[in-house]
Amino acid sequence: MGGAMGVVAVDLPRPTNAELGILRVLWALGPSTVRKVHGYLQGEKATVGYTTVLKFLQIMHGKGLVKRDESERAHVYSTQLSQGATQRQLTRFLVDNVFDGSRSQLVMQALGGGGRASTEELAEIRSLLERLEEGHS
Amino acid sequence: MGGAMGVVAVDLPRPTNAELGILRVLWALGPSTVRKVHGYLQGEKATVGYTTVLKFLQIMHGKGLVKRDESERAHVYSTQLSQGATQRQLTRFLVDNVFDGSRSQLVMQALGGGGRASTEELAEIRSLLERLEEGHS
DNA sequence: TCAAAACTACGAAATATTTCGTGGAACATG
DNA sequence: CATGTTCCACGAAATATTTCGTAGTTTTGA
Repeated sequence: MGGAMGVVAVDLPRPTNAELGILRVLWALGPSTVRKVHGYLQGEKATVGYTTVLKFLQIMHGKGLVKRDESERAHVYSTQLSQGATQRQLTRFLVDNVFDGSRSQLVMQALGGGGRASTEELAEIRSLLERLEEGHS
Repeated sequence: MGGAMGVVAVDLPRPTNAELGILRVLWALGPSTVRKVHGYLQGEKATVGYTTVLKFLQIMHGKGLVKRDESERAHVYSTQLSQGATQRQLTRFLVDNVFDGSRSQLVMQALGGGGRASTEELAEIRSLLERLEEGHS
């Protein structure tokens, strides 16, 4: 069987773990060849084969997660969605499915949760908060 | 092949989509029998078979995601991790893998992102922010 | 009492994910 | 030009996910 439905409502299919790993590199490097992506991954912790990265990029291209420029022999891949768009999508997913739809719960988790917020971050957040509050008088 | 490594660094294995769907119900209802969980799911959008829910709970029990009380014929399942703990875990995952490790980016996304924040939420957030700022003077 | 209903355990099928290895074409260069 | 290097396309294997159906065992209730 293995239907397409799903117990959790999901609008856009979330990128998988490995796909996120590739997207991260593409966001960091911008449009890149397979070799570039592979090289970047080497510098980190993961040990992944060249063809593994190639295959992922091909699959992701098939899924529409990345575009590619085939004008040169070494194809150049780039993300279809910006990092911001993906952040929006996944933040929404988290809010909807783990925080009972409460945005502020997520914010409070991110603000207070375990991690100590730096003074600069607090200032940054406050200024954003002020700005948001303005449109709410 | 299909190793356990992974291109993305993941400490705890994230619950899958369907698993999240079950956990949500368990968080909402508290300790429940399979039938309770199944019934709750019916009331929503999903159409899932009884044995599907049963199987999930069994698998999740095997993975240690849920505990179960077998003292009665109808086993009673409950989450191993609280909703809060899961929120913490997944928020961290999101921050680490999609927000370049920036907590405040996530907060700003959640605050400003597309969604209109209600006045009450803003007030709630502000008060939390104040409290956090106190410990930072 | 004895069939219908409720439960659990298993097995298994359809996909999806993750990872490479091979093979063949294109290219660089000694 | 011979040959090693670089690239892409495929195929395929090992798992993981998602969904049920069947079987066999209690319980319930007319």
